[in-house]
Amino acid sequence: MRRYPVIVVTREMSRLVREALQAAQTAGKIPEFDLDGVDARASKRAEQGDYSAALMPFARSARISPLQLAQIAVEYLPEAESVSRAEAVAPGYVNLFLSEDWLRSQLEAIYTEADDLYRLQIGQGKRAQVEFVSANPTAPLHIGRSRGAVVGDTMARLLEAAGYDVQREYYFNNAGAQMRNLGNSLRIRYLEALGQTVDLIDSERETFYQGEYLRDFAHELALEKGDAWVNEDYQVFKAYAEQKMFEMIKATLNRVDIHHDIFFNENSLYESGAIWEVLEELDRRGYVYKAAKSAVSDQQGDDEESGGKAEATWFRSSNFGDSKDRVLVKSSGEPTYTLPDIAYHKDKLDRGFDLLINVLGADHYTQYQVVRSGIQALEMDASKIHVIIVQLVAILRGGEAVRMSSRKGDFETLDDLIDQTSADAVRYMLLARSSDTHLNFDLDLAIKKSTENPVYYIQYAHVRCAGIFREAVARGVRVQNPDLNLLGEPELKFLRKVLELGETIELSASAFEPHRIAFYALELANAFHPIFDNVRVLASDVDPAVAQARLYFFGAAQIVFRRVLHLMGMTTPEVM
RNA sequence: GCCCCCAUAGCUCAGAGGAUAGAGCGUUGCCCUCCGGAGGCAAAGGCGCAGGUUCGAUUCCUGCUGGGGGCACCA
Repeated sequence: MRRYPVIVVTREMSRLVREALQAAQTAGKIPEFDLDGVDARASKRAEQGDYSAALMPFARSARISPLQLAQIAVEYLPEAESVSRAEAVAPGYVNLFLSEDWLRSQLEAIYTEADDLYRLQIGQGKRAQVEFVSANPTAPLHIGRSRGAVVGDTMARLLEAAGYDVQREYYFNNAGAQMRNLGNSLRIRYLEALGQTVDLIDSERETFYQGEYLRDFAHELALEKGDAWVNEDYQVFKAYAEQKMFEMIKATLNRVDIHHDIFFNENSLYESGAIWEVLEELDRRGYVYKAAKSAVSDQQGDDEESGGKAEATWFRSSNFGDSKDRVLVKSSGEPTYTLPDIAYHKDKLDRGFDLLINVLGADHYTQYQVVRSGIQALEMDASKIHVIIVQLVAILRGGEAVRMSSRKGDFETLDDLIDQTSADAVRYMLLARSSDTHLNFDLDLAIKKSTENPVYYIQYAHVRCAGIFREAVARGVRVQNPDLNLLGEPELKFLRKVLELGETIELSASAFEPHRIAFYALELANAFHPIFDNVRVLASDVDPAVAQARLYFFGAAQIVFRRVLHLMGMTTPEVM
C-alpha cells in the first residue's frame, strides 16, 4: 500500500474547523446545523494566519454572533501536529497558524513523494478520458488547435495527479467529403509533380487544399510510384494522404510531449454500422423525421432555396432547446458530421468511463450542444461529459492580427511556432490563461524576446537548485543527517507556498481548470528566487551544519519544481 | 434576430461570496558581483456602466455599452 504523507492542507484545515464545531455541537454549546460549507483557505496575509475559515455565514444557524462562533471553534479545535496556534478574529474568522516543526517535517515527505508529489486520491479507482486535438487530418496542426492540445494534455496530467486512470484520445475525422477533397487535392498535386498541367473544375477550385505540404507529399509519391497512379481516382490518394497526415500530426504533437493513447477513427463508426444504429434508436424514440426543410427553424428565415428538393433526415434537436432542427442525413444519403459525432459520444459512454472530458474550440460549441441533445435523446448520462471550451487564439504580428486559413495555406502551424520559440514556451504560453478567455499570442514577443517569457523564470528556479548541487559535488559536500531546525523563516515561507500545490492540483482537476497550475508555478518561482538570493549554502561564512540543512532544503525545492514542470509538460533543464 | 465567451494596472493576464484585489512585462529609483545573474528590493498605477440578491459582490442575477466567436443538406 502506498502511503500519502503529504496532505492537502486546505482539506486538513477545513476538517479541523469542522470537527471543532461538531465537538461544540455535541457539547451543546451551539445548535446542530450542517457543517458542509465550512472551508479553510490559504490566507492572503501573514498576520491573518496561514489558513483561515470564514464562519460568518453560519452565525445565523448557530444563533450567536460570528465572532463568538469563531471563538468557540478555536476553543474546541482538536489537537493537530500541523497547527501550532489558532485565533478568532472579527468579524468571524478562525485563523490557523501552521506549526514550524510540522512544516520542516514536510521536507522529508517531499523527498518520499518525489515525482509523485501530491498524487491525490480523489480520482482513485476511477477512469477518465480526455478527448482533445481531434483536428481534421487535412492539414498540419494549425496554431489555433494547439491551445486545445496543450490544455487537454495538461488536463490529463492533472487528472493523473488527482489519482484518475487517464486515457488520452484523438477523434480522427477520416470520413466524409473533406477527406475526398484531400485525396483529390493530392491527386492533382501528384499529376503536377509528374509535369502535367491540371485545370481545376469549379467544384474543385472551392474545395482544393492548397497547402505546401500536399506538394511535398506529391513529390514523394511521384518519386515512389512514378506514373503508376496517374489513372487512379481520389481513393488511393486519400488513403496515402491520410497516412502521411496522421504521421505528421503525431510527430508535431510529440514535439510538445503530447501522446494520445487512442486514435479513434470516425470511419470505424461507418464500418461497424454504429451510426445507423444510432439513427434507428433516435427514430424509435421519435426524434427523427424526413422533410425537404426543417420543421422548426429560427427566426432568420433561412432555407429559402430548399423548396422542392429531395428529403433529408432531421433530428428534433429543437426538443432540447436548440433554435432549429439539424440534419443527420443529407438528401444525398450521406450523413452529416452530426450523426457520427453522436455515435462517437455514445461509444465513449458505452466504454464505461467515470469522467469524459472534451476539449473543444469555441467555434464547435453549438455543434457540441447538438451532440449533447443527441445523447439526451438516447437517454444516456450526459452528466459524465464535461466540456472545456477553449476560446480562439488570435495571432498577433507587428501588433496586427495574422489571418489564418488552412485552405489558403497562409496559416501559422504549431510546428512553425515551436521552431520559432520552443516547446516549453509554447506549452506555457498556451496554458497560462483561463480557457474561456480569448488569447492573444504575440508572435513577435514569443519569437524575439524569449527572455521575457515567464517560462524561463520558472525553469531557472530548477536550474539554480541543480547548480547548487553541481557545486556541492565539486566541493565534496554531501547531505548527511541535516538538522532541519537550522532552517530559517525564509525557507519556511517557501514551504508554505509549496504546500499549496495540493489544493492547486485538486482545484484544477475538479474544476477542469488546468491554467491554475501555470499561475501556481509562477507564484512558486516568485517565492523561490528572493530566498535563493539570500539563503547561501556553500559560501565561506555559512556554518557547515547550516549548509547541510539548506542543501537538503534546496534539494526538496528542486523536486517540487520538477514536479510542477512535469505537470505542465515542460522540461527540467539543469543549466541555462 | 438568437446563442456562447470576454471586459480588472500603460500592456498581457490571475483572482473557490469573505479581511487591505494579485502576478509578469513596461516605467521610475535602488541593491548585490557571490555556490546562481535570464538575479534581488522598492515605487507609481486598476475591478466598463446601472440596478438587484447578500451581514458582505471583482465574484452570483438582470439590463446596458464595448469586443470576439457561432447560428449550413461544411468538418
